[in-house]
Amino acid sequence: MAHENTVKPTDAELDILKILWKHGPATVRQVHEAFRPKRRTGYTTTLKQLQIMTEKGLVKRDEKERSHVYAARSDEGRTLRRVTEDLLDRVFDGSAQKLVMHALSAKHASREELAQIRSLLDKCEGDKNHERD
Amino acid sequence: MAHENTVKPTDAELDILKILWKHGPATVRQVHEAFRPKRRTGYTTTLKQLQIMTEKGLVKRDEKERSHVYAARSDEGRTLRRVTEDLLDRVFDGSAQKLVMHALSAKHASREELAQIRSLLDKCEGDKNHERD
DNA sequence: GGCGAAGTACGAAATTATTCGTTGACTACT
DNA sequence: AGTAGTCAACGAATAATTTCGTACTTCGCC
Repeated sequence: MAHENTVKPTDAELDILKILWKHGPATVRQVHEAFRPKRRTGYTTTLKQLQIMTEKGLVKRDEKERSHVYAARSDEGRTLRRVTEDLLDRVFDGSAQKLVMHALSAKHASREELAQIRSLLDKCEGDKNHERD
Repeated sequence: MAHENTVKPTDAELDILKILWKHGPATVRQVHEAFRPKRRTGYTTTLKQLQIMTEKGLVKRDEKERSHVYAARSDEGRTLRRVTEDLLDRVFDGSAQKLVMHALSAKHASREELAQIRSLLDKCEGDKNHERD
């Protein structure tokens, strides 16, 4: 059930997804340990969170072992894109330029990052050139 | 009271702030009318929202007239920067490059926008050149 | 077989955000 | 003075999210 592709993860859910993306499939305990530094919540909180996320279709659960193993079900790239898209629409009236502007003013990127962003732009323009009709 | 500079506005609050930034100081009725298209909530909802925002320090209230006039208290640029910064830290580990990447993939910018982003980058590099020590 | 450690399930409290109903005050017009 | 309209205040219902306590199960070990 539940359409993992249309659900927008909450803050806590996103934290967990990030752990799963980085770490790969993990038990509740492993996720919870990875949480330690950031949150100081109890074990059952993490468990419950993962159970809810399973219902929502955000993660899938392997119950073969006694300690269930959870894995992100949503693709990282697509999910982050959706989160970004949400901010874009909700805050910046859909203008990528405004968002980029504020992103750069919020965190001053290094020279290397700026260069990488430039090549992203090159790639975008390249794509545009293919859009001839 | 309340430190308007550290409070992160909620979704509904941001909607209202956007109206106030665009429109300038406004009465509850005016804000509510501006809302119409987007939300179909009652008048008192908007009123309550503005009252809460006053407590939080997000807006200030002029009570001289019977119809109180509300104005954004937080600077638009700074607030949007903070919202962006939050996403940046919470989701993209502080990497502006990642955010820009996903922003561009979420919404394909027009050629003009891409050009404008380029000149933003130029400006950033220019600033970097001033950072010599 | 009994015990403790580690696990899941589940309900419910606590928190936060959003929405609305009602009341009482002031205004304008008759 | 009476009435209809507009408004602020306030408390409370609703909803969504996050957190935790408790009960029951399973495993390994003595």
